Formats: sequence, structure tokens, C-alpha cells
Amino acid sequence: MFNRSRSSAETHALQPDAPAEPAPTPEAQLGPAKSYHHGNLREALIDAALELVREKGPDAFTLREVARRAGVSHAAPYRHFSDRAALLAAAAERTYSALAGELRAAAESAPAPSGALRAAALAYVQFALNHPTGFRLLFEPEARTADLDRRSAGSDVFECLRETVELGQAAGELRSGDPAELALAALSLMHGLSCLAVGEALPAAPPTPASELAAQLFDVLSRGLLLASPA
Amino acid sequence: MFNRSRSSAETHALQPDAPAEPAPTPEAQLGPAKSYHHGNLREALIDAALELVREKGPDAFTLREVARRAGVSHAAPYRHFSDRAALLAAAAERTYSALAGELRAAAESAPAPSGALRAAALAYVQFALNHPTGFRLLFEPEARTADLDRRSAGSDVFECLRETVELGQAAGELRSGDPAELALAALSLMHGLSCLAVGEALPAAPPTPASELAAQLFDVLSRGLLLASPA
DNA sequence: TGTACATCAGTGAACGCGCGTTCACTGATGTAC
DNA sequence: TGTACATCAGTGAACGCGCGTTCACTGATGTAC
Repeated sequence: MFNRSRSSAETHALQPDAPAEPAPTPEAQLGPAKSYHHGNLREALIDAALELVREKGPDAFTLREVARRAGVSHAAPYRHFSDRAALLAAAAERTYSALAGELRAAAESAPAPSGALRAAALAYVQFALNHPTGFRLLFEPEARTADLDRRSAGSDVFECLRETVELGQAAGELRSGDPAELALAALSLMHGLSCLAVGEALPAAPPTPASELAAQLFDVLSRGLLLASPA
Repeated sequence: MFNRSRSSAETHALQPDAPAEPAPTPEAQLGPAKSYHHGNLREALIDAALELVREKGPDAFTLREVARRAGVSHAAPYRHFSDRAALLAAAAERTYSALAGELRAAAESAPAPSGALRAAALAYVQFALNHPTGFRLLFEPEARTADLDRRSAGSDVFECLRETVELGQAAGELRSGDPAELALAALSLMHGLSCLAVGEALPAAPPTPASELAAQLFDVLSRGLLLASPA
């Protein structure tokens, strides 16, 4: 009834560095997806969950639908996840890692420390715009229950910003003050804009695209962050 | 089975200026809650919906549970709302009005224009902290479908901030620039902080309460907003 | 003031739905000997 | 190399659940005459 072989080739949209195919087991050479055992169902379920969230939003997340998309019976996920919430949390965790990765990459590819903070901040908004449903998933209360790994992954994002602020301060580009406070200001500003944009709650029809707004707002904030105000 | 008379005296927590009791109809003098007709079911349903949201969060919102709390059969709400989404939207609209009202009140009671902006911004966060589930309701995708009144109510909040910025600019307290842009910066910053606080997603265990964080972050932003930087 | 009647605002039974979870099961896998 | 057996990772039927919505109904209300 459900074609199991479909499940193995799902894209890892949020984790492009992960292998697109599950690691081939020896017997995989005998033919594709013939085995009774799936081989990599855990990952396939997370893939399917993310795909479902991407298409229909976090509210549409359903164990049965995820199983359907992974091509297994609806009881199979219980071999890998204790319940619905656990799978949802795993999907959120993967999304969180992707977000943190993009922030670090953006910060590292910027020339100067203050530019790094700006790049990381804009990357945050860009991630939300690129993956609106995934972004919403990150803050779904359902996905945030008793999840220690996720909490530390969330800290990753903040830590990246905080470290970048410290570098900027050391380089004399950012004004002094508690780095955590400045980082939280940048995070809050970008998180707020992201939520408004993703929730289509931006006031008035936006005269400018949200990614551009992000740059504008960051610059507003910058005049307080930069040590010397550039006229 | 369900006591209908219970429904008439629910508190209007988010709209304290509304009458605590439905306007007494002439025959109400004959005795309480004896009539077959409820008399003010529409409002009572919204009350019950807000109460339910307050206790269990927006995800627990259910037409049947709302009807149960209002003391009527589960089909009764259809006399006043076309469907579940319509009732949810009505509850959100009321919450929005309450939020906008608090912002205006805060802005008006502040002495100087720049203080008004600060007061309004902090009131936004305080509202979120006081009504976390109601705040979440405002941005529930389910509650935001085809809802013109709500969208204008959302603009109310933004308009309040924008006007306050204009006053501050006219008074020479805020630096020049598109008032909408500055207002959006303040809104985004406070909205972001509110979302993080309400979603318990603030990085690290907060060393300071969120309402204090709000003041700190606004002051960070202010150094860019204020015309003259106070040392 | 009384009566007929249209309309309003409820009731409660019923519908189909898809869900999360449990269960006994079975085919596939891998390991000890 | 072959066999017995424990374990793993699936299957599919079944459970109870509460939901949103529809329906024919009925009691209450208000209005025209």
C-alpha cells in the first residue's frame, strides 16, 4: 500500500551537509529498499516530519502522516520515538542546528567583527524567511517539552551572537557593556521582526521586503552599538 | 447537566472597562438565568474562550469546551459564530483591543514624548508577561484568517508607536528618520523579547526578570534613537 | 388586552473523522557454537 | 559452513477519544392586528 522505497531519498533541506542517502549498509547492494527493515527509519522519519512541517506547518504534524510519508506503518515510529512529542522535538532540534550553523557561517564570512554581528543578525531573519514553518516549529510549545539538547542548541544561537559582540568590543568597534545584553538586544530585534514577518503580522502592507527591513532595523540598533557614531 | 447561570458572571480580564455583567434585560428582574435564551451568549462565549485560553493555552481551544464553560450545548455557538475559527478570531480581536488600549494609556500617562515611547514599549512586554497565553493567541495562525478588523486592530498598536515617535521627533527628543522605521524597530525589539519570554526561550536562565530586560534593551535601542547621546 | 404567527436562540442526537497509542504478531538480522 | 536462537524492527488490527459540524426539533420572544 505505501511505497517504502520512497522514504530513503528525502532531501535534508535544513541540513545540507548531511548525506542525502542513508549510509549504505552492505546488503544495500543487493537492491534498493527490498529489506523488511528500513535501515534508517529514524532519520527518514525526521526528514518526513520536516517535509510535512514545511508543506503544511507545525499544526499539521501528525505521527500517522509522518509514518505515511516515510512509507511505514503508523506504529513503526514507536520503535524510534517514545511518542509524538519526541519526534517533533527531534525535528525541531535538527532545525535549530541548521539555524545555528547558518549564523556561525554568516559571522565567520564577514570581514570585520561589527560586520559579523550584522551578518549573523541578518542571517537569522533570512533563515526565518527561507523556512517560515521550520522557524515556527522552533518555538512551538509542543516541541519544547523536557528537551535538554534543544535548549543547548538554542543557546548556541545566542552564544554565537554573544561571542561576536565580544570580538567587536575587543576590536573597539562596539561600545562597551554587558555583551550578553547587547547580544540579546540584537537577537530580540531580529527575532521580533522574524516572528512578525513569518506570522504575516507586519504592520501595514510592507513597503519593503522583510529582509531589507532587517538591515534597516539593525542599522537603527547599530547607532547605539557602535562606539563612534558615523554622523 | 451544565449550570447555565455560571456563565453570566465571568470576568472580562482583558477588558476591565466592559460591564462585568451582561446588560440586564427587563425580564432579568424575574430571577437569574431562568430564561431559555441566554441573553448575551455571544459575549459569554468570548469570555469563556479567553478564560480557556488563559488556563490552557490557545492549543486547548475547542468549540465544545467553550460551550461547556458557557453552560450551553455544543451546538449553540453556531448561532453566533459561523465556525470555530470565527470564535477564536473574536477572542483574539478582544485581546488585541486590550493590548492597544494599554499601549495608549501608557503612552499618554508618560510626561515627555521620548518617555512615552519607552512607556508604550515596556507596556507591550508587560502585557505579554501578564497574559502570556492571550499574547500567544494574537499570533496564532488559526486566529488570523480573513480577519479585517483584527488587522486594523494590529495596526492600532503600531500606529500608537508611530505617532509617539513623531511627537518625540517634533519635540526634538528623537532623532530624525522615517517614524515608521523607528517605531518598527521598537516594536520588533519588544515583540521579540516578549515572544522569547512567553515561549520560555530566553537564552540561559534569565539573571534578570523579563520586564527588567525590556527596560535594558529599550535603553540599548535608545542610544540610537535619542538625538543627543547622554554620555 | 388577547391572539396568531413568524422569528429567534437554544437543544440533543447523530455523522464521520483522524488521531495517539497499545498489542500480539512476524519477518529479518546477527551471533554463539 | 551450518544451525539454533535471541533480538531487533517492522506490521496491521483494534482501542477509545473528542472533535467540528449538521440536523430536525422546540421553547421563548416579539410583533401585527
